[in-house]
Amino acid sequence: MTNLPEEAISFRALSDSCKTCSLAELCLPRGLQAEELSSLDDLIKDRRVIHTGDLLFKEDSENHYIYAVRSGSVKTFTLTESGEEQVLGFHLPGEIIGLAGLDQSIHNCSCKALETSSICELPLNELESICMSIPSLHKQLLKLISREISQDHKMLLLLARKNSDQRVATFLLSLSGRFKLRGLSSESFLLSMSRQDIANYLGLAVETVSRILSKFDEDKVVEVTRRSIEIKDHDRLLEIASA
Amino acid sequence: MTNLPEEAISFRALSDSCKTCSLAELCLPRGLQAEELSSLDDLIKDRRVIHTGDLLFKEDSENHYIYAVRSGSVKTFTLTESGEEQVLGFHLPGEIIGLAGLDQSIHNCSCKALETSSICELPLNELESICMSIPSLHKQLLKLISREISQDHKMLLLLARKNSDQRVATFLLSLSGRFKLRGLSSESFLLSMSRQDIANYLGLAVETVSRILSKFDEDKVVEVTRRSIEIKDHDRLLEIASA
DNA sequence: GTGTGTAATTGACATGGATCATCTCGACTA
DNA sequence: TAGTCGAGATGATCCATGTCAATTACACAC
Repeated sequence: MTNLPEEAISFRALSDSCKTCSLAELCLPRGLQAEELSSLDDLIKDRRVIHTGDLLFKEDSENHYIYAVRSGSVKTFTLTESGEEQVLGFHLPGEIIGLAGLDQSIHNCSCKALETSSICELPLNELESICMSIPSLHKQLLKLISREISQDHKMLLLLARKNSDQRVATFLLSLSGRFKLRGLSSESFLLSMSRQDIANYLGLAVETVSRILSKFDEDKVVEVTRRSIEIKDHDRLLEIASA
Repeated sequence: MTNLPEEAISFRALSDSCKTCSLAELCLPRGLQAEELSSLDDLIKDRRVIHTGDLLFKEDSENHYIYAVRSGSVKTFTLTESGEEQVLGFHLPGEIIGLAGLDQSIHNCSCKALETSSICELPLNELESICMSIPSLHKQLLKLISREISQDHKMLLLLARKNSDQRVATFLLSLSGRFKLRGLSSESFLLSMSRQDIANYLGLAVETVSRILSKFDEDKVVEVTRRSIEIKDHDRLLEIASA
């Protein structure tokens, strides 16, 4: 169930708060040694709670932190020339936001809470100095960035080549996989984002998303009740996503 | 014309080869001091010439370098589940490839020459040790990565929200701007990539790209003669791209 | 010069999604 | 219990773009 590498460090060295923080469990610490981790733990002292619709940070504002979703969920987005929102991604517990801004410049997107969420903040200047003393942390950060870019590439592929059925199926599978990683149910979960956000993210009209979810429901592939999702036929969903 | 910041270092400290290398002029050195640059220059000793259709590197292969296009041009791409190509980007002289792989893992895309091209290779392990001694280089790399991610986000926006006219106009303007940055003509240039590649990159059918270029030509916005492009009405093109 | 192959263009037609309009449902309020 | 409001679902229609087919233009070989 948990996905930690065999050389995973012991978490006893961590403070209680960090023990339960999904960031500590799933993200940065992989491959780090226990004593390195405790200095990381010292670093992550700022935690914030934000509510539905609150901005965590705003595009073009100065960037002083890296953020980790502790609980809840957020979306990142930019604005088009005409001021409409373009959703760039959704972030679930254990996922990190702001890696693109590791150079301490300005945020290249905005971030808004989809529900009440708890967020860990890592001050960039301190992170930098810790990286000096913990080379593996530095490499870990690069790996996370690398993964983020790969993720964007998958999204480019989705938008450039997939039809609407494939897009929605891929989206549901992505959520499913990420919940599974966190030890949560991969077959039954709640969507924290509106149909509007999903449609925007997938480059579709809201009506199209709605219709496709209804169709999946009729076809007994996914049971959809408002924002509750239950994947009934995982294999079929995989077929739809790639076929 | 040239776009260097005022604090730009002198290039006299550089070897001849690096002086003429667009990488040295436009990419890494910004913000570096002259003496730091000469150690960077020592690093970039490997240069390769590749010909149309040659692979520079292959997805999933091990990643030992960062690459800079010295002359010519390349495309990066991944394969879909069904084995079709998805073009992720085109890279012109002075542009860097492989930043996503700074963690020395495996390539997350393939890279192929669109014409005979000269490529500088920077060994990652050596780059890493130089970064230790030159903090500003490290920051510069992070900035380049950050820019790459922003670029991907622009592309997501294009694919999710723009119609075919806007996509093609945006594409031409992007090339134009990048040529200008390099001191080349921004209004008159040759396309090194096929219509097929453009269409694939923009998420359109080849026929659509062809028709739109013909329309731009008829409307006297851009003069198109096979692969030669001459922008006649830059402002109009800007309008089309964003309208 | 002539032939051959590939890239690009152009036309005719089909269709997947967008758009517009209306209706339903559930949450919240009073 | 009714009333209001916003999210979501559903139906009817339209159109931008994809698909298929045919033609043209150029590059290269002989």
